[in-house]
Amino acid sequence: MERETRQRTAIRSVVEMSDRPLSALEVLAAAQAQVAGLGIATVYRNLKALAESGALKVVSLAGANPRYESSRQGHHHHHFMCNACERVFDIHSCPGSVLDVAPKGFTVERHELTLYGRCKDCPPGHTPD
Amino acid sequence: MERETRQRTAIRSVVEMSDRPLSALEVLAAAQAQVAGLGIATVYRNLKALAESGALKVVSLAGANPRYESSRQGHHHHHFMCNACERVFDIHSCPGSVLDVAPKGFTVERHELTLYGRCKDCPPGHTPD
DNA sequence: ATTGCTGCAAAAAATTTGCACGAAA
DNA sequence: TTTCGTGCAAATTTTTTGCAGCAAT
Repeated sequence: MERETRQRTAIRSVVEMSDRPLSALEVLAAAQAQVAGLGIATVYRNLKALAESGALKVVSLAGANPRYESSRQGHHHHHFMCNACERVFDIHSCPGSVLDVAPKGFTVERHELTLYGRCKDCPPGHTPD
Repeated sequence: MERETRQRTAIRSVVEMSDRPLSALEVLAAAQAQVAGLGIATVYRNLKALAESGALKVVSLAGANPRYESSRQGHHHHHFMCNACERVFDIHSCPGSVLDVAPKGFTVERHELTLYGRCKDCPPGHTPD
């Protein structure tokens, strides 16, 4: 990752500017506003490279595609996914050590907590299939 | 799901007999011991049908393919995935209500907690890429 | 004998990779 | 000018679906 291309700059800024973790397709859509013709492969390549460089973090979720967020969201936190609009939001609280209770003989290295429900923009109702 | 076929019986029993949630491929491998020539499509079709009938439950995990477990594992619980052998185990404890803390305006319908680390059979060491 | 179920192969969906060309440095 | 990075298309991976034949009832 040596050159500062227009597409890389766009992709990085989209993630940095967002107030919530974005999926690859969300990044593509937003970045295309700055770089017309941007391809999805370039988005994936850069998201991976930026993640490896530490510039951003991969948010893996149970039952959903990964999202990407600025690594400036430094502290430990978890996520909320809306069952209606599929958007993911940060939750800036963590129950903490209570979570690391595993059976004897098991070593816990990290944990992921995902809440599912309705975000503030989506009225309650049935969950789309 | 009206007929009791050999493949359906095998798939159901493999999941019922297991002491931990299994992936589709783990189910395929185990069920092929009983039904040679069993196809992966049949495994997926039956896992889905059995899940819809309530006979088994889908365990979705952050950063891993879904696993399937007997719905007789009735009570609320969470999971542990080994970073070395990729096997998933049940954790029969849940921090509970502490987890349902979401931002104002958000409604939590359920949550998923996944612990990652080393299971009792895998010696500590580097995580395979 | 019906027709649901299965195996196989093709289709989908998400992500990765090969390649020739364009653009940073 | 050099060669990294991009766009496009083809390849992967995981799961789903179409179809003709087989088997459960």
